[in-house]
Amino acid sequence: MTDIRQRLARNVARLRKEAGWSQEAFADHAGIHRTYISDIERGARNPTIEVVDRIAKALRVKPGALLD
Amino acid sequence: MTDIRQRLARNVARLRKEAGWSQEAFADHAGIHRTYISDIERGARNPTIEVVDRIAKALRVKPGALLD
DNA sequence: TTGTGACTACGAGTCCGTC
DNA sequence: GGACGGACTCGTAGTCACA
Repeated sequence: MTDIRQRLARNVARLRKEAGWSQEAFADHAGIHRTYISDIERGARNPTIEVVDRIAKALRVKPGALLD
Repeated sequence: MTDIRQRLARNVARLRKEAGWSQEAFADHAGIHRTYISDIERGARNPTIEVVDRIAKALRVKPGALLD
């Protein structure tokens, strides 16, 4: 149910850290608000695929890689 | 921008047909409204990841496979 | 540097139809 | 069977102040 959110949360947090970004620096880079990234990394939001796509582009991965 | 919608649209339509479902039968099976499936297959909507997850489960594929 | 509650505007998601 | 429209509810997008 919400486990898709948790998978997204873990993948974003992991890949962001691997790339050496803080949440704030990454948020700027992705063109998304800082607190929104925070919410996503906690699984507190149910974002749309367009938001996932923007995050994926900022992380240079395929959008599907964030959900699996 | 909307190409993520088009990728989802094509993948859902293709996999649904391969499974031999009509839009309506598939919508019932996935627990989503029939008009919403129609909209998604036309790239007219920007669904949330929870909807993508429900569609993926109904198609027995990974959610990521619908976005790539 | 990140978490969290609260807020408004707008779009996700549902349901009624018709073609 | 599927595209498309109108109308509706409620949740998401996006932001802020503060912890």
